[in-house]
Amino acid sequence: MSIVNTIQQSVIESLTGLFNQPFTEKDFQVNETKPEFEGDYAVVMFSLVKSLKLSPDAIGTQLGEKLTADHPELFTSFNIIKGFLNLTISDSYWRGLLQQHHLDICYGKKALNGKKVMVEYSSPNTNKPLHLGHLRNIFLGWSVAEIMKANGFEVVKSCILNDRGIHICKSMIAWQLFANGATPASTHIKGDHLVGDYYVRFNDEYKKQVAELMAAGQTKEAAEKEAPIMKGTQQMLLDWEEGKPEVMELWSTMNGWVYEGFDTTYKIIGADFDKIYYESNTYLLGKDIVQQGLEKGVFFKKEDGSTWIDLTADGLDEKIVQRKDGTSVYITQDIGLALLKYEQYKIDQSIYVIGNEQNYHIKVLQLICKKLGMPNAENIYHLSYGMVELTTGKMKGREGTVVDADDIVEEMISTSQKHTEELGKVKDFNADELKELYNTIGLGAMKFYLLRVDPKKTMVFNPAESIDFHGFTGPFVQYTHARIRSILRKETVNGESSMVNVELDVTSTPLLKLEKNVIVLLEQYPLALEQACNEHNPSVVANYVFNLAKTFNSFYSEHSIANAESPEKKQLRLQLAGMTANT
RNA sequence: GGACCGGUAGCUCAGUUGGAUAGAGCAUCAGCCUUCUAAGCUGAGGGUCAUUGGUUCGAAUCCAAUCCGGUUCACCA
Repeated sequence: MSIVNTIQQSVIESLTGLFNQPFTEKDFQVNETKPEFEGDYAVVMFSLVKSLKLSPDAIGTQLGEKLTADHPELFTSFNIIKGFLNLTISDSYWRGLLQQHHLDICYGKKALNGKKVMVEYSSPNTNKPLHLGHLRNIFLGWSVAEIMKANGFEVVKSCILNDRGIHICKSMIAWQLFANGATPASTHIKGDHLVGDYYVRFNDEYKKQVAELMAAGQTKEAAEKEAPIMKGTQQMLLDWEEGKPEVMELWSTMNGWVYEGFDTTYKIIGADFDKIYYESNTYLLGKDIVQQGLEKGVFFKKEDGSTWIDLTADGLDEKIVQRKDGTSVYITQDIGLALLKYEQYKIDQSIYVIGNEQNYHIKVLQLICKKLGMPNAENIYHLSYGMVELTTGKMKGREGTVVDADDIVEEMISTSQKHTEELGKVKDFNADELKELYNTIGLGAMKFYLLRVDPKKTMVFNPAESIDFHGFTGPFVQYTHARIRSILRKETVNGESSMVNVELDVTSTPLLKLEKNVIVLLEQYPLALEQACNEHNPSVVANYVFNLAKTFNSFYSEHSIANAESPEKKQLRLQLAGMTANT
């Protein structure tokens, strides 16, 4: 039972004893006492005033006296300020709680609840490398998946690769025309970047050809249609759809390069997937569904033969689900994939991590699924997130203002290395440990930076600021839930408990203050996880982590300066900083 | 124009089911290094919580209206 629950129960007991009527935890509120007042937790009296017909202070005095009398092991004193009953918790109770958390192997984790969730995230195109926006997507998706896991869900992390279509053909044709057979191996360029370079090359060439045709007297519209490279691209798409061998071979070769590049990036940033869907396999899905929908009367055909759904009754528009030539559109594929996911995994909830520019699209998707009577329609959840903008404005591919994911990752890691080396406190680390340390700090800072903002909000990325490691937070951002547990678990690993060391060492007030702050934060941790799980919002956990880091940091910087450091304390400090002590 | 989302310190953002004098980091200013964490600490300044009205013991938080900003409303994906 958490400390707040314990206090609630005691208050209910005491109130019942005092006033001879039943109470529930909803009749009053227990908050943390603000630091400027004396006490640890505050019971808010106002809500009791009406039913008891007494002044807040009168209730507070009676309640405070009864609580301290009935539970001397829990409450040592109380005071009343403006209707708030502040209670001071005994030191021994704090220590007991810390010990209890410390001994709980499953701290912060819930038992399996038998429910299965799929989280689809990242979902890139295979014609260019990942950028900063993908990183926000990936960190959100991955974190939500891990938070769901900690809350007892079985989680399938999935990804749909948009590996076909006209945009893929663009980089293919540019490669054919200009690459002279260049490969990642021959150029030492990461595969996704190499392919991305030819996508850029396509656009340059296309622009050039359009300009030439316009100079020759064509209208802009005609020039855009007639440009040879565009015609070639369209032909290539047709060839691909027919399965022409040399096109298929080029396609799979180039996609292979991209996948290799993506995998490298995913590995560095710690993203992983349980199931990969390929659009080239799924884009034909949904055709049967269109037929069924027509029979059910959910869809209707227009004179030209295209198939539509009328959503005006739901406040939306008419939406096409199949072209007049019988090919399926984006939304049709998505309906098919939604059903496929359900049939393959029997998932209870399907989470889509997709940017907020697709809010309308997902709304339509869900509505169509519902109208078709699909079993999973209600359980589609769109984890919508805002764009990442730069201080100079929006990221625009054509203007070259896109922040490349690999670049920023590398920059964060090398900055963390630079800072750490300047401080020269890693003499005992071997090469592998150093590498891990720099990665942890650099990536931790970046993850925190991108996750601390409410997902649905547009956020601004300031390179200087993120590299500043957000003040002191950098070294501590690795306090993800898993990390906190492993820190608390050091006992079983090393045979000696860091937290027990603290406890045995406690003689001074600052240490006790640290303990209280840590316990309060640890107490909030499962709640933060649960809230983050319910709202699919990892920023809750990120902010929790931030507070915990701050607590640790302010304490250890203060005391490492003021006091000589014992070997035990050094060990503990290093553990808390997430570093491996080599002593 | 319709739909959805946002507006909190100079900047970037927090702010639990409505609770005490609205917080943090960065930036600014004033202090703190005879080096075992200055990636830091102590302190200060900085706010009409977009505006107005409502709900009540009590509103940044809930409701309504208005203003400003963003996204979206394709036989693109």
